[in-house]
Amino acid sequence: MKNYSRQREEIIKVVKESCDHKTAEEIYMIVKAKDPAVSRSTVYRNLGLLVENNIINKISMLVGPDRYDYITKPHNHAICTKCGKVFDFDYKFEYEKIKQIVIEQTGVEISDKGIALDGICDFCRKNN
Amino acid sequence: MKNYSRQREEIIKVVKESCDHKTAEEIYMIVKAKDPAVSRSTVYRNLGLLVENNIINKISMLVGPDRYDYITKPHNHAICTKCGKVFDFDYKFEYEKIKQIVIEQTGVEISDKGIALDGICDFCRKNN
DNA sequence: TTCCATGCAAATCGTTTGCATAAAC
DNA sequence: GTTTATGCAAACGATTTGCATGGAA
Repeated sequence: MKNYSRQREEIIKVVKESCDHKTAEEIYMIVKAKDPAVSRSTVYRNLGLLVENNIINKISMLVGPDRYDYITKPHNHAICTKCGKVFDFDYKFEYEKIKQIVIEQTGVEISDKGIALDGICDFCRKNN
Repeated sequence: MKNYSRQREEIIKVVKESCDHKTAEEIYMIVKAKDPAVSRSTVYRNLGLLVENNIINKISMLVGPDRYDYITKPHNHAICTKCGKVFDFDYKFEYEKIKQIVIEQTGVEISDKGIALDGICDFCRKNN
């Protein structure tokens, strides 16, 4: 991420200000509303860059497109596998202990981006 | 899943017997080796059905295609975001407590399929 | 003999890439 | 002036779908 660009600035702003967890397409539509000339590839390219630079997180979904999340502090996600909504929750996992156990058992050094759990949200449980 | 089919039987067998966590394409290739007439769509259709019926798990990846996992008992995954390998690990999360907290905070009723963590595996840490 | 599952090919979805132009430094 | 980012359109990988046929109950 060497050079500044107006488009990137706006993309960051959209992710930062959205309390839900938007898809690339949603972010594209919002940015496009302000600046009709932006292209989808600019959005995808910048989201990729921002993930690489640990400015935003990418959340991979069991169903549907990936979603993005501005990084403030590590937090956890509860993901509805019906509608795809992502909810934040607070819980103090025994992080250091888990990290230790995982690397011993698997060799994988886990990142501290929080933990994601899948389930069904309130709305989808009721309306289905 | 109403009617039996030879193809589905074989697909289940492949997922069941693979200790790693295969992609749909890998499963397709293995099944195809035994039965050259199977089509890719049959593999995808059956994997979908098997997930719906809680016979196998689908694992969504930060990068690359989804992977599948035969359900024996709940267990956790450590996923390498470089190479895409999925490793199993054992750790007794305080499951009931977490479930309670998540539903209170988010309304999401989480499934008991275990927890997935992202990180970088031993091999990728060394060779990169 | 009525469904359900299959194989095939085409369609779709989400994302990435090549290339010429435009903006940053 | 030299890079780096953009916009566009085409390519791409992974997955889904429509439809005619074959197999299961």
